[in-house]
Amino acid sequence: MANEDRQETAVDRAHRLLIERIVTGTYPIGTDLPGERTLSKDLGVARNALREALQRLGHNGWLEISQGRATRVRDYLREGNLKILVDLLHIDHTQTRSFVPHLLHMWSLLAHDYTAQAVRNEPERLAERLELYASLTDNAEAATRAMWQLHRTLIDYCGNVAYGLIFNSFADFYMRLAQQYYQLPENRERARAMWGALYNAATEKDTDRAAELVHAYIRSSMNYWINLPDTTVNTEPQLPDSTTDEEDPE
Amino acid sequence: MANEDRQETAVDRAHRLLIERIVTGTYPIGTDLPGERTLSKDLGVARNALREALQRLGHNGWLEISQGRATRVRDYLREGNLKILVDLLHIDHTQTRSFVPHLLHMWSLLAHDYTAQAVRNEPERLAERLELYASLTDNAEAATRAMWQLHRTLIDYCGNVAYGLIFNSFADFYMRLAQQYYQLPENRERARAMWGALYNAATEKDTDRAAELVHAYIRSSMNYWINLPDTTVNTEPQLPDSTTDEEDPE
DNA sequence: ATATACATCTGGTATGACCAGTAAAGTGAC
DNA sequence: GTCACTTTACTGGTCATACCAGATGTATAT
Repeated sequence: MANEDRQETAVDRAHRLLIERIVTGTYPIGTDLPGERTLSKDLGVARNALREALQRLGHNGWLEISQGRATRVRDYLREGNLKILVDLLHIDHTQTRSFVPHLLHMWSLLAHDYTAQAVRNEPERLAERLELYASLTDNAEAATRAMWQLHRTLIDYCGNVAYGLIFNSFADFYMRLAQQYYQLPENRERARAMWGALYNAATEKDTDRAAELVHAYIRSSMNYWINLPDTTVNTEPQLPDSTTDEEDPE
Repeated sequence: MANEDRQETAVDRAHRLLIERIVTGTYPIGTDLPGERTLSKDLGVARNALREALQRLGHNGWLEISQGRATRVRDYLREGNLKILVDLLHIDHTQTRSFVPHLLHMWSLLAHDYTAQAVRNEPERLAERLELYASLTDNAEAATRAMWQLHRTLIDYCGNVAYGLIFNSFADFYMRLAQQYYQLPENRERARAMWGALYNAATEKDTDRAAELVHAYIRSSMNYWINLPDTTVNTEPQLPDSTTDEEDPE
């Protein structure tokens, strides 16, 4: 969500290091962190900056902070919120990959719903938008952005803000995955096929078929990740994060 | 579920005030916040404490913070993540209530899925658990906690951590709503009926029926909130026609 | 008119002193 | 000994201040 291009700030550094140390077991779940004065020296930042990082972590369920007691590492995967997962994905740890099928599974459910509602609410505007997708440049980046824009549009038209907020949480993660996924021409071809079919469904106002199309597409993409050999996911830089629309692909 | 009892700290205060001022229009979306030195005096906290609050807000998509430039209020409902919504609900603003149907709708979808998976994975343990629900005390708090525990269990057995993290995000919010919802004996009665039916479905390993039961229960509870007298229960989402980003020159 | 340098905004970092809870160590009375 | 109280030494919470660093507008020199 934030711009990753900037130089890493001291706060970011402390934030990253703390998560890494928690995940890798230096500070296991349930144990106490060192005191802030010690920890700040250890991480090479001022106590001030450390505290700003601690506040971010504490606010999102990584840590249990209270005056007088030592700061404790929480059972984040059980007690934390969704931001935990996003923070984890940013670190790009090994277990990241194991989340992918789960996330795609959940996404397929949500997408089914917001697609149906979007087609019900705004079939014409949606079709109008999809018309542009026929003339897209055939490369990974264009496909990635286009698919992102499509879901962004569907969510806008569906009217349930919660979907957008969840979707945004995974923005960076999606960009990473999709960038890799659409390297394969066959995957781009399947995307185009889906767009075409979705266009037809939208023009015919067939909400159920549209929803099923998007749902099936996401589900089928799961296979790519499940069958992937154990190489690390491409962590190369993503597109600039702007979530703004009006990115009409030329 | 969280500790709200503690005295409000300076950082919490700044955090709360900033959100309030943002949602009430003192600092509208797209505008710049006052400088940290000014703002800290204004909020009655040290710049240091203010920055800790700003970091929490920035990290979750409320603000766009970067060195050299003024801190800007982001279009949080469009660009923020799920934590935004949770922060909003904590303030308990008017629009909070309008989110309820949307959230329940989404919840019903997810619950349908994790219930099915839970019954598929652990029908016996689930049934065993549900057996205890027959002898529950008949009051709001017991029902609230029991229903929470049920979903917690279902999510544990389903094996998709993402569900748990999303669920946790809304823990406090759920507690507030459920506590009110289960004040009505008829609502508690419906809960018990659901538990009984779910127990039967679990013992018979009927995943589809179990999933449908939980789904239907949540969906029906939406009516309570929609028909509630009070103000803004306007469930119909009004999208602000976001063809262009807001650009309000004054 | 253009380009450079500067002044001055903004946030980012570091330091040290002090306040405020918590809990364990110490100390007294019984 | 055991219990209760006090002290002490932690922990995080707050504040003030000086300074660093990036961004930007504005003078100034060419």
